[in-house]
Amino acid sequence: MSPYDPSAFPPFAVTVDLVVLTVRRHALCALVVRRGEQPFQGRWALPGGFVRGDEDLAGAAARELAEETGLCAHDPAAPGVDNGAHLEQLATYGDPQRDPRMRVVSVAHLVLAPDLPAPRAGGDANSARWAPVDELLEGPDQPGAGLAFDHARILADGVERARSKIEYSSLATAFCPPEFTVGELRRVYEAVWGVALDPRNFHRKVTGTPGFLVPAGGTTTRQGGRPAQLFRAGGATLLNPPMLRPEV
Amino acid sequence: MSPYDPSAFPPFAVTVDLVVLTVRRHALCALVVRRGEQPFQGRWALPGGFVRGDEDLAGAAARELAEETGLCAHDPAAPGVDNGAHLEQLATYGDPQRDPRMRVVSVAHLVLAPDLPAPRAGGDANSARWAPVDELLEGPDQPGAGLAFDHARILADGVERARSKIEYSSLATAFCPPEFTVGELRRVYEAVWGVALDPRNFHRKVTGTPGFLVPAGGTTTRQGGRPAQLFRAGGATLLNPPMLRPEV
DNA sequence: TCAAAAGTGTTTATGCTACACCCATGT
DNA sequence: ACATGGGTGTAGCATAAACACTTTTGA
Repeated sequence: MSPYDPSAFPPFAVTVDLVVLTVRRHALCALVVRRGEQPFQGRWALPGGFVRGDEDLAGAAARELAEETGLCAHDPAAPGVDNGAHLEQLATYGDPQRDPRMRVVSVAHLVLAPDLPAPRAGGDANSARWAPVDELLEGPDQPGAGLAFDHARILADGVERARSKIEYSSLATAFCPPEFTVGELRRVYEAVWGVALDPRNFHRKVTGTPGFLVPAGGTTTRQGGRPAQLFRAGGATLLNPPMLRPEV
Repeated sequence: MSPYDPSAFPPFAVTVDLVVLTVRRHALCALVVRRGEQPFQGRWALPGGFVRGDEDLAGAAARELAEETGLCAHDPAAPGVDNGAHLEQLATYGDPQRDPRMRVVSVAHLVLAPDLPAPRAGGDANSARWAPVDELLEGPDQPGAGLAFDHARILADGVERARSKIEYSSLATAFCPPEFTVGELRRVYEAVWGVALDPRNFHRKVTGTPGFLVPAGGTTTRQGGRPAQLFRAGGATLLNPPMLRPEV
Protein backbone atom coordinates (compact mmCIF):
# COMPACT_ATOMS: atom_id res chain seq x y z
CA MET A 1 0.00 0.00 0.00
CA SER A 2 1.08 3.56 -0.48
CA PRO A 3 1.35 5.50 2.73
CA TYR A 4 -0.23 8.91 3.04
CA ASP A 5 -2.72 8.15 0.34
CA PRO A 6 -5.76 10.01 1.70
CA SER A 7 -7.95 7.00 1.00
CA ALA A 8 -5.63 4.70 2.89
CA PHE A 9 -6.62 5.77 6.40
CA PRO A 10 -9.98 6.27 8.06
CA PRO A 11 -11.09 9.67 9.35
CA PHE A 12 -10.31 10.44 12.98
CA ALA A 13 -11.41 13.23 15.23
CA VAL A 14 -8.74 14.36 17.70
CA THR A 15 -9.70 15.96 20.99
CA VAL A 16 -8.02 16.98 24.21
CA ASP A 17 -9.47 16.08 27.60
CA LEU A 18 -8.30 17.76 30.77
CA VAL A 19 -7.69 16.29 34.20
CA VAL A 20 -7.56 19.49 36.24
CA LEU A 21 -6.60 18.78 39.85
CA THR A 22 -6.50 21.03 42.88
CA VAL A 23 -6.54 20.66 46.65
CA ARG A 24 -9.58 22.06 48.41
CA ARG A 25 -10.55 21.58 52.02
CA HIS A 26 -7.85 18.97 52.48
CA ALA A 27 -9.10 16.82 49.59
CA LEU A 28 -7.83 16.23 46.09
CA CYS A 29 -10.47 17.55 43.69
CA ALA A 30 -10.97 17.44 39.94
CA LEU A 31 -12.81 19.80 37.65
CA VAL A 32 -15.84 18.24 35.97
CA VAL A 33 -18.48 19.74 33.70
CA ARG A 34 -22.05 18.62 33.15
CA ARG A 35 -22.80 17.43 29.65
CA GLY A 36 -25.54 19.29 27.83
CA GLU A 37 -26.11 16.78 25.06
CA GLN A 38 -26.29 13.17 24.10
CA PRO A 39 -24.69 10.85 24.71
CA PHE A 40 -24.30 10.86 28.48
CA GLN A 41 -26.51 13.96 28.65
CA GLY A 42 -26.63 15.32 32.19
CA ARG A 43 -23.65 13.24 33.31
CA TRP A 44 -20.40 14.72 34.57
CA ALA A 45 -17.40 14.62 32.29
CA LEU A 46 -13.89 15.98 32.05
CA PRO A 47 -13.59 19.28 30.21
CA GLY A 48 -12.21 19.09 26.72
CA GLY A 49 -12.78 19.77 23.06
CA PHE A 50 -11.56 19.43 19.53
CA VAL A 51 -8.05 20.21 18.46
CA ARG A 52 -8.12 22.89 15.78
CA GLY A 53 -6.36 22.55 12.48
CA ASP A 54 -3.62 25.04 13.25
CA GLU A 55 -2.78 24.41 16.89
CA ASP A 56 -0.62 21.80 18.56
CA LEU A 57 -1.84 19.49 21.31
CA ALA A 58 -0.52 21.46 24.26
CA GLY A 59 -1.94 24.63 22.73
CA ALA A 60 -5.35 23.06 22.41
CA ALA A 61 -5.19 21.93 26.03
CA ALA A 62 -4.16 25.41 27.21
CA ARG A 63 -6.96 27.00 25.21
CA GLU A 64 -9.58 24.66 26.64
CA LEU A 65 -8.21 25.28 30.11
CA ALA A 66 -8.50 29.03 29.70
CA GLU A 67 -12.01 28.72 28.34
CA GLU A 68 -13.12 26.57 31.27
CA THR A 69 -11.28 28.17 34.16
CA GLY A 70 -9.53 31.33 33.09
CA LEU A 71 -6.28 29.72 34.16
CA CYS A 72 -3.14 30.56 32.27
CA ALA A 73 -1.26 27.33 31.82
CA HIS A 74 2.47 27.00 32.06
CA ASP A 75 3.64 24.29 29.73
CA PRO A 76 7.13 23.21 30.80
CA ALA A 77 7.82 22.06 27.25
CA ALA A 78 7.02 25.51 25.86
CA PRO A 79 8.73 28.06 28.09
CA GLY A 80 6.69 31.21 28.27
CA VAL A 81 4.36 32.61 30.88
CA ASP A 82 4.96 31.21 34.30
CA ASN A 83 2.09 32.66 36.26
CA GLY A 84 -0.32 29.79 35.83
CA ALA A 85 -0.91 26.15 36.41
CA HIS A 86 1.29 23.23 35.50
CA LEU A 87 0.25 21.47 32.32
CA GLU A 88 1.63 18.25 30.88
CA GLN A 89 0.49 15.58 28.50
CA LEU A 90 -0.96 12.56 30.26
CA ALA A 91 -1.83 9.80 27.78
CA THR A 92 -3.89 9.15 24.69
CA TYR A 93 -7.10 7.13 24.57
CA GLY A 94 -8.21 5.70 21.28
CA ASP A 95 -10.43 2.69 21.77
CA PRO A 96 -12.64 2.42 18.69
CA GLN A 97 -15.76 2.20 20.87
CA ARG A 98 -14.95 4.94 23.34
CA ASP A 99 -17.35 7.36 21.65
CA PRO A 100 -20.52 5.77 20.26
CA ARG A 101 -20.87 8.25 17.42
CA MET A 102 -17.52 8.25 15.68
CA ARG A 103 -13.86 7.44 15.96
CA VAL A 104 -12.39 9.89 18.45
CA VAL A 105 -8.81 9.82 19.71
CA SER A 106 -8.39 11.92 22.82
CA VAL A 107 -5.06 13.25 24.06
CA ALA A 108 -5.54 13.70 27.79
CA HIS A 109 -3.60 16.38 29.63
CA LEU A 110 -2.95 16.83 33.31
CA VAL A 111 -3.25 20.24 34.98
CA LEU A 112 -2.23 20.96 38.55
CA ALA A 113 -3.62 24.21 39.89
CA PRO A 114 -3.77 26.08 43.22
CA ASP A 115 -7.11 26.37 44.92
CA LEU A 116 -9.29 28.55 42.73
CA PRO A 117 -12.52 30.49 43.05
CA ALA A 118 -15.61 28.70 41.81
CA PRO A 119 -15.07 27.54 38.24
CA ARG A 120 -16.91 29.40 35.57
CA ALA A 121 -18.94 27.36 33.15
CA GLY A 122 -17.73 27.78 29.62
CA GLY A 123 -18.69 26.88 26.10
CA ASP A 124 -21.37 24.27 25.78
CA ALA A 125 -21.17 23.00 29.33
CA ASN A 126 -24.17 23.68 31.48
CA SER A 127 -22.15 23.91 34.67
CA ALA A 128 -18.83 23.07 36.20
CA ARG A 129 -17.70 22.13 39.69
CA TRP A 130 -14.82 20.81 41.74
CA ALA A 131 -15.49 17.30 42.96
CA PRO A 132 -13.34 15.17 45.28
CA VAL A 133 -11.67 12.50 43.19
CA ASP A 134 -12.59 9.80 45.71
CA GLU A 135 -16.22 10.63 45.12
CA LEU A 136 -15.81 10.56 41.33
CA LEU A 137 -13.85 7.33 41.25
CA GLU A 138 -15.24 5.22 44.07
CA GLY A 139 -18.88 6.15 43.75
CA PRO A 140 -20.36 4.55 40.63
CA ASP A 141 -23.59 4.29 42.61
CA GLN A 142 -24.09 8.02 42.90
CA PRO A 143 -26.67 10.05 41.00
CA GLY A 144 -25.30 10.24 37.48
CA ALA A 145 -23.56 6.89 37.91
CA GLY A 146 -19.98 7.89 37.22
CA LEU A 147 -18.24 9.95 34.60
CA ALA A 148 -19.13 9.92 30.91
CA PHE A 149 -17.19 7.96 28.28
CA ASP A 150 -13.90 6.51 29.60
CA HIS A 151 -13.32 9.59 31.71
CA ALA A 152 -13.17 7.64 34.98
CA ARG A 153 -10.20 5.74 33.60
CA ILE A 154 -8.56 8.95 32.38
CA LEU A 155 -9.11 10.61 35.74
CA ALA A 156 -7.67 7.60 37.56
CA ASP A 157 -4.58 7.72 35.36
CA GLY A 158 -4.19 11.44 36.01
CA VAL A 159 -4.51 11.03 39.76
CA GLU A 160 -1.99 8.21 39.74
CA ARG A 161 0.41 10.36 37.72
CA ALA A 162 0.06 13.24 40.18
CA ARG A 163 0.53 10.94 43.18
CA SER A 164 3.73 9.47 41.85
CA LYS A 165 5.13 12.64 40.36
CA ILE A 166 5.10 14.65 43.58
CA GLU A 167 7.39 11.99 45.00
CA TYR A 168 10.36 12.81 42.84
CA SER A 169 9.60 16.28 41.50
CA SER A 170 8.73 19.65 42.98
CA LEU A 171 5.30 19.57 41.34
CA ALA A 172 3.45 19.70 44.65
CA THR A 173 4.22 23.41 44.67
CA ALA A 174 1.92 23.75 41.64
CA PHE A 175 -0.98 23.15 44.05
CA CYS A 176 0.14 26.06 46.22
CA PRO A 177 -0.19 29.83 45.78
CA PRO A 178 3.00 31.68 44.79
CA GLU A 179 4.00 32.05 48.43
CA PHE A 180 3.23 29.30 50.88
CA THR A 181 4.34 27.75 54.15
CA VAL A 182 5.88 24.38 54.80
CA GLY A 183 2.66 23.37 56.55
CA GLU A 184 0.58 24.24 53.52
CA LEU A 185 2.88 22.20 51.32
CA ARG A 186 2.61 19.31 53.75
CA ARG A 187 -1.18 19.45 53.60
CA VAL A 188 -0.92 19.16 49.82
CA TYR A 189 1.08 15.95 50.14
CA GLU A 190 -1.33 14.63 52.75
CA ALA A 191 -4.35 15.36 50.56
CA VAL A 192 -2.89 13.95 47.36
CA TRP A 193 -1.52 10.82 48.99
CA GLY A 194 -4.30 10.46 51.53
CA VAL A 195 -1.91 9.91 54.41
CA ALA A 196 -0.73 11.78 57.51
CA LEU A 197 2.88 12.94 57.58
CA ASP A 198 5.04 13.86 60.53
CA PRO A 199 5.21 17.68 60.43
CA ARG A 200 8.69 17.79 61.96
CA ASN A 201 10.37 15.34 59.66
CA PHE A 202 8.55 16.83 56.69
CA HIS A 203 9.85 20.28 57.56
CA ARG A 204 13.41 19.05 57.83
CA LYS A 205 13.12 17.14 54.59
CA VAL A 206 11.73 19.85 52.32
CA THR A 207 13.88 22.64 53.70
CA GLY A 208 16.91 20.39 53.39
CA THR A 209 16.33 19.36 49.79
CA PRO A 210 18.42 21.72 47.66
CA GLY A 211 16.45 23.85 45.20
CA PHE A 212 13.02 22.78 46.40
CA LEU A 213 12.09 25.87 48.43
CA VAL A 214 13.54 29.36 48.66
CA PRO A 215 12.57 31.74 51.48
CA ALA A 216 10.25 34.49 50.30
CA GLY A 217 11.13 36.76 53.22
CA GLY A 218 7.91 37.16 55.17
CA THR A 219 5.86 35.14 57.58
CA THR A 220 2.19 34.42 57.96
CA THR A 221 -0.15 33.30 60.70
CA ARG A 222 -3.03 32.38 58.43
CA GLN A 223 -2.99 28.84 59.79
CA GLY A 224 -2.99 29.94 63.43
CA GLY A 225 -0.24 29.23 65.88
CA ARG A 226 3.30 30.43 65.60
CA PRO A 227 4.04 32.51 62.46
CA ALA A 228 5.38 30.39 59.65
CA GLN A 229 8.05 31.36 57.18
CA LEU A 230 6.88 31.93 53.61
CA PHE A 231 8.58 30.16 50.72
CA ARG A 232 8.49 30.19 46.96
CA ALA A 233 9.13 27.24 44.68
CA GLY A 234 12.85 26.90 44.00
CA GLY A 235 14.41 26.24 40.66
CA ALA A 236 14.74 22.49 41.10
CA THR A 237 12.23 20.37 39.24
CA LEU A 238 13.63 16.96 40.21
CA LEU A 239 14.01 16.21 43.88
CA ASN A 240 17.07 14.42 45.09
CA PRO A 241 16.53 12.67 47.42
CA PRO A 242 12.85 12.11 46.59
CA MET A 243 9.97 12.48 49.02
CA LEU A 244 9.03 9.09 50.44
CA ARG A 245 5.41 8.05 50.33
CA PRO A 246 4.56 6.01 53.41
CA GLU A 247 3.58 2.39 52.97
CA VAL A 248 -0.01 1.58 52.17
CA MET B 1 -20.75 25.57 18.01
CA SER B 2 -22.18 22.14 17.97
CA PRO B 3 -19.71 19.46 18.99
CA TYR B 4 -19.30 16.35 16.91
CA ASP B 5 -20.64 18.00 13.82
CA PRO B 6 -18.46 16.34 11.19
CA SER B 7 -17.74 19.69 9.57
CA ALA B 8 -16.65 21.23 12.85
CA PHE B 9 -13.25 19.55 13.05
CA PRO B 10 -10.45 19.26 10.56
CA PRO B 11 -9.33 15.87 9.21
CA PHE B 12 -6.52 14.16 11.08
CA ALA B 13 -4.45 11.13 10.26
CA VAL B 14 -3.50 9.07 13.31
CA THR B 15 -0.37 6.93 13.26
CA VAL B 16 1.69 4.93 15.71
CA ASP B 17 5.46 5.25 15.84
CA LEU B 18 7.61 2.70 17.65
CA VAL B 19 10.68 3.22 19.78
CA VAL B 20 12.00 -0.35 19.89
CA LEU B 21 14.97 -0.65 22.23
CA THR B 22 17.33 -3.51 22.89
CA VAL B 23 20.81 -4.02 24.31
CA ARG B 24 23.42 -5.29 21.87
CA ARG B 25 27.13 -5.52 22.43
CA HIS B 26 26.87 -3.54 25.66
CA ALA B 27 25.09 -0.61 23.97
CA LEU B 28 21.48 0.56 23.98
CA CYS B 29 20.19 0.27 20.42
CA ALA B 30 17.02 1.32 18.63
CA LEU B 31 15.34 -0.14 15.59
CA VAL B 32 15.29 2.22 12.60
CA VAL B 33 14.08 1.73 9.04
CA ARG B 34 15.20 3.49 5.91
CA ARG B 35 12.52 5.57 4.24
CA GLY B 36 11.69 4.63 0.69
CA GLU B 37 9.78 7.76 -0.27
CA GLN B 38 9.57 11.49 0.05
CA PRO B 39 9.80 13.34 2.28
CA PHE B 40 13.04 12.36 4.00
CA GLN B 41 13.64 9.71 1.34
CA GLY B 42 16.66 7.61 2.19
CA ARG B 43 16.78 8.86 5.77
CA TRP B 44 16.41 6.64 8.82
CA ALA B 45 13.14 6.80 10.73
CA LEU B 46 11.30 5.00 13.48
CA PRO B 47 9.02 2.20 12.31
CA GLY B 48 5.33 3.00 12.35
CA GLY B 49 2.16 3.27 10.34
CA PHE B 50 -1.47 4.23 10.25
CA VAL B 51 -3.98 3.18 12.84
CA ARG B 52 -6.78 1.26 11.19
CA GLY B 53 -10.41 2.07 11.66
CA ASP B 54 -11.22 -0.91 13.84
CA GLU B 55 -8.16 -1.30 16.05
CA ASP B 56 -7.12 0.47 19.21
CA LEU B 57 -3.80 2.24 19.65
CA ALA B 58 -1.96 -0.55 21.45
CA GLY B 59 -3.26 -3.01 18.88
CA ALA B 60 -1.93 -0.91 16.03
CA ALA B 61 1.45 -0.69 17.76
CA ALA B 62 1.56 -4.44 18.30
CA ARG B 63 0.65 -5.09 14.67
CA GLU B 64 3.35 -2.77 13.37
CA LEU B 65 5.85 -4.38 15.72
CA ALA B 66 5.01 -7.84 14.44
CA GLU B 67 5.25 -6.65 10.85
CA GLU B 68 8.67 -5.11 11.40
CA THR B 69 10.32 -7.59 13.73
CA GLY B 70 8.17 -10.66 14.16
CA LEU B 71 8.06 -9.87 17.87
CA CYS B 72 4.96 -10.73 19.81
CA ALA B 73 4.25 -7.80 22.08
CA HIS B 74 3.03 -8.13 25.61
CA ASP B 75 0.86 -5.18 26.46
CA PRO B 76 0.57 -4.95 30.24
CA ALA B 77 -2.73 -3.13 29.86
CA ALA B 78 -4.16 -6.00 27.82
CA PRO B 79 -3.19 -9.23 29.56
CA GLY B 80 -2.71 -11.98 27.04
CA VAL B 81 0.35 -13.52 25.55
CA ASP B 82 3.40 -13.09 27.69
CA ASN B 83 6.12 -14.49 25.50
CA GLY B 84 7.14 -11.27 23.81
CA ALA B 85 8.46 -7.81 24.36
CA HIS B 86 7.20 -5.15 26.70
CA LEU B 87 5.01 -2.53 25.02
CA GLU B 88 3.63 0.65 26.52
CA GLN B 89 2.35 3.95 25.26
CA LEU B 90 4.98 6.68 25.31
CA ALA B 91 3.52 10.03 24.26
CA THR B 92 1.65 11.70 21.44
CA TYR B 93 3.14 14.17 18.99
CA GLY B 94 0.85 16.48 17.10
CA ASP B 95 2.65 19.60 15.98
CA PRO B 96 0.79 20.93 12.92
CA GLN B 97 4.05 21.10 10.96
CA ARG B 98 5.55 17.77 11.93
CA ASP B 99 4.63 16.22 8.59
CA PRO B 100 4.87 18.56 5.59
CA ARG B 101 2.07 16.89 3.67
CA MET B 102 -0.84 16.76 6.07
CA ARG B 103 -1.92 16.91 9.67
CA VAL B 104 -0.66 13.75 11.33
CA VAL B 105 -0.97 12.98 15.03
CA SER B 106 1.36 10.18 16.06
CA VAL B 107 0.93 8.10 19.19
CA ALA B 108 4.43 6.87 20.01
CA HIS B 109 4.90 3.56 21.80
CA LEU B 110 7.91 2.17 23.61
CA VAL B 111 9.00 -1.45 23.13
CA LEU B 112 11.70 -3.14 25.16
CA ALA B 113 12.99 -6.36 23.63
CA PRO B 114 15.76 -8.88 24.26
CA ASP B 115 18.62 -9.00 21.78
CA LEU B 116 17.19 -10.26 18.52
CA PRO B 117 18.48 -11.68 15.27
CA ALA B 118 18.91 -9.19 12.48
CA PRO B 119 15.64 -7.34 11.91
CA ARG B 120 13.70 -8.22 8.83
CA ALA B 121 12.65 -5.40 6.59
CA GLY B 122 8.90 -5.15 6.39
CA GLY B 123 6.24 -3.39 4.40
CA ASP B 124 7.43 -0.39 2.49
CA ALA B 125 10.76 -0.01 4.25
CA ASN B 126 13.83 -0.68 2.19
CA SER B 127 15.85 -1.94 5.11
CA ALA B 128 16.00 -1.99 8.85
CA ARG B 129 18.81 -2.08 11.38
CA TRP B 130 19.70 -1.73 15.03
CA ALA B 131 21.60 1.47 15.70
CA PRO B 132 23.14 2.64 18.98
CA VAL B 133 20.97 5.42 20.34
CA ASP B 134 24.01 7.58 21.07
CA GLU B 135 24.83 7.50 17.38
CA LEU B 136 21.25 8.35 16.41
CA LEU B 137 20.87 11.18 18.91
CA GLU B 138 24.29 12.80 19.17
CA GLY B 139 25.36 12.56 15.56
CA PRO B 140 23.40 15.03 13.45
CA ASP B 141 26.54 15.32 11.30
CA GLN B 142 26.42 11.74 10.08
CA PRO B 143 25.47 10.66 6.56
CA GLY B 144 21.70 11.01 6.50
CA ALA B 145 21.86 13.86 8.98
CA GLY B 146 19.63 12.53 11.73
CA LEU B 147 16.28 10.88 11.91
CA ALA B 148 13.30 11.90 9.77
CA PHE B 149 10.43 14.07 11.02
CA ASP B 150 10.52 14.65 14.78
CA HIS B 151 11.72 11.13 15.39
CA ALA B 152 14.90 12.21 17.16
CA ARG B 153 12.74 13.88 19.76
CA ILE B 154 10.50 10.83 20.06
CA LEU B 155 13.50 8.54 20.40
CA ALA B 156 15.02 10.78 23.05
CA ASP B 157 11.78 10.70 25.02
CA GLY B 158 11.63 6.92 24.74
CA VAL B 159 15.21 6.49 25.90
CA GLU B 160 14.61 8.80 28.81
CA ARG B 161 11.48 6.82 29.75
CA ALA B 162 13.41 3.55 29.65
CA ARG B 163 16.28 4.98 31.69
CA SER B 164 14.02 6.20 34.44
CA LYS B 165 11.63 3.28 34.42
CA ILE B 166 14.23 0.60 35.08
CA GLU B 167 14.99 2.45 38.30
CA TYR B 168 11.72 1.71 39.99
CA SER B 169 10.31 -1.20 37.99
CA SER B 170 11.49 -4.63 36.95
CA LEU B 171 11.40 -3.63 33.28
CA ALA B 172 15.11 -4.23 32.79
CA THR B 173 14.27 -7.93 32.61
CA ALA B 174 12.40 -7.18 29.36
CA PHE B 175 15.84 -6.70 27.76
CA CYS B 176 16.92 -10.19 28.85
CA PRO B 177 16.07 -13.63 27.50
CA PRO B 178 13.62 -15.70 29.59
CA GLU B 179 16.46 -17.06 31.71
CA PHE B 180 19.40 -14.83 32.55
CA THR B 181 22.13 -14.29 35.10
CA VAL B 182 22.63 -11.45 37.53
CA GLY B 183 25.64 -10.38 35.51
CA GLU B 184 23.61 -10.18 32.32
CA LEU B 185 21.00 -8.08 34.09
CA ARG B 186 23.73 -5.83 35.40
CA ARG B 187 25.11 -5.32 31.91
CA VAL B 188 21.62 -4.21 30.85
CA TYR B 189 21.59 -1.52 33.53
CA GLU B 190 25.10 -0.47 32.60
CA ALA B 191 24.24 -0.19 28.91
CA VAL B 192 20.97 1.68 29.42
CA TRP B 193 22.35 4.08 31.99
CA GLY B 194 25.83 4.30 30.48
CA VAL B 195 27.55 3.77 33.82
CA ALA B 196 29.59 1.09 35.55
CA LEU B 197 28.02 -0.63 38.53
CA ASP B 198 29.68 -2.53 41.34
CA PRO B 199 28.98 -6.22 40.57
CA ARG B 200 28.96 -7.21 44.24
CA ASN B 201 26.55 -4.57 45.49
CA PHE B 202 24.37 -5.07 42.42
CA HIS B 203 24.14 -8.78 43.08
CA ARG B 204 23.13 -8.26 46.67
CA LYS B 205 20.61 -5.62 45.69
CA VAL B 206 18.70 -7.47 42.97
CA THR B 207 18.66 -10.82 44.75
CA GLY B 208 17.49 -9.07 47.91
CA THR B 209 14.63 -7.16 46.32
CA PRO B 210 11.51 -9.27 46.87
CA GLY B 211 9.75 -10.44 43.71
CA PHE B 212 12.38 -9.13 41.30
CA LEU B 213 14.12 -12.42 40.48
CA VAL B 214 13.23 -16.06 41.04
CA PRO B 215 15.82 -18.83 40.63
CA ALA B 216 15.31 -20.85 37.47
CA GLY B 217 17.26 -23.81 38.77
CA GLY B 218 20.24 -24.11 36.46
CA THR B 219 23.53 -22.39 35.95
CA THR B 220 25.47 -21.20 32.96
CA THR B 221 29.03 -20.34 32.10
CA ARG B 222 28.24 -18.50 28.89
CA GLN B 223 29.96 -15.40 30.24
CA GLY B 224 33.11 -17.27 31.27
CA GLY B 225 34.36 -17.61 34.81
CA ARG B 226 32.52 -19.28 37.62
CA PRO B 227 29.08 -20.68 36.69
CA ALA B 228 26.31 -18.22 37.41
CA GLN B 229 22.87 -19.03 38.70
CA LEU B 230 20.02 -18.59 36.21
CA PHE B 231 16.99 -16.51 37.12
CA ARG B 232 13.62 -15.64 35.67
CA ALA B 233 11.75 -12.39 36.12
CA GLY B 234 9.68 -12.50 39.29
CA GLY B 235 6.12 -11.35 39.64
CA ALA B 236 6.93 -7.90 40.98
CA THR B 237 6.56 -5.02 38.55
CA LEU B 238 7.39 -2.19 40.97
CA LEU B 239 10.66 -2.39 42.84
CA ASN B 240 10.79 -1.43 46.45
CA PRO B 241 13.39 -0.24 47.22
CA PRO B 242 14.23 1.08 43.74
CA MET B 243 17.51 0.62 41.94
CA LEU B 244 19.68 3.69 42.42
CA ARG B 245 21.19 5.31 39.38
CA PRO B 246 24.64 6.70 40.21
CA GLU B 247 25.16 10.43 40.05
CA VAL B 248 25.96 12.01 36.72
C1' DT C 1 48.60 -21.85 37.32
C1' DC C 2 46.26 -17.97 35.99
C1' DA C 3 42.43 -15.06 34.33
C1' DA C 4 37.70 -14.13 34.71
C1' DA C 5 33.40 -13.86 36.50
C1' DA C 6 30.32 -15.21 40.64
C1' DG C 7 29.25 -14.57 45.12
C1' DT C 8 29.88 -13.22 50.56
C1' DG C 9 31.40 -10.40 54.55
C1' DT C 10 32.58 -6.10 56.76
C1' DT C 11 33.11 -1.31 57.56
C1' DT C 12 31.58 3.30 57.14
C1' DA C 13 28.54 6.90 56.05
C1' DT C 14 24.14 8.59 55.18
C1' DG C 15 19.22 9.05 55.54
C1' DC C 16 14.78 7.95 57.54
C1' DT C 17 11.70 7.46 61.73
C1' DA C 18 10.05 8.40 66.00
C1' DC C 19 9.51 11.31 69.50
C1' DA C 20 11.12 14.80 73.23
C1' DC C 21 11.33 19.42 73.42
C1' DC C 22 11.22 24.51 72.70
C1' DC C 23 9.16 28.86 70.09
C1' DA C 24 5.76 32.42 68.91
C1' DT C 25 1.43 33.76 68.09
C1' DG C 26 -4.15 34.28 68.97
C1' DT C 27 -7.79 33.93 72.39
C1' DA D 1 -2.84 30.46 80.84
C1' DC D 2 -3.54 27.56 77.13
C1' DA D 3 -4.29 25.81 72.54
C1' DT D 4 -2.25 25.70 68.03
C1' DG D 5 0.79 25.16 64.70
C1' DG D 6 6.13 26.11 63.66
C1' DG D 7 10.59 24.52 64.15
C1' DT D 8 15.13 21.92 66.31
C1' DG D 9 17.72 18.00 68.57
C1' DT D 10 18.76 13.34 69.07
C1' DA D 11 18.88 8.19 69.33
C1' DG D 12 18.00 3.95 66.82
C1' DC D 13 17.47 1.56 62.70
C1' DA D 14 17.91 0.50 57.76
C1' DT D 15 20.30 0.84 53.62
C1' DA D 16 24.00 2.12 50.25
C1' DA D 17 29.02 2.50 48.96
C1' DA D 18 33.47 0.81 48.96
C1' DC D 19 36.35 -2.88 48.98
C1' DA D 20 38.80 -7.24 50.89
C1' DC D 21 38.09 -11.89 50.18
C1' DT D 22 36.64 -16.68 48.70
C1' DT D 23 34.60 -19.80 44.96
C1' DT D 24 34.36 -22.14 40.54
C1' DT D 25 34.98 -22.55 36.07
C1' DG D 26 37.90 -22.40 31.20
C1' DA D 27 42.36 -21.92 29.02
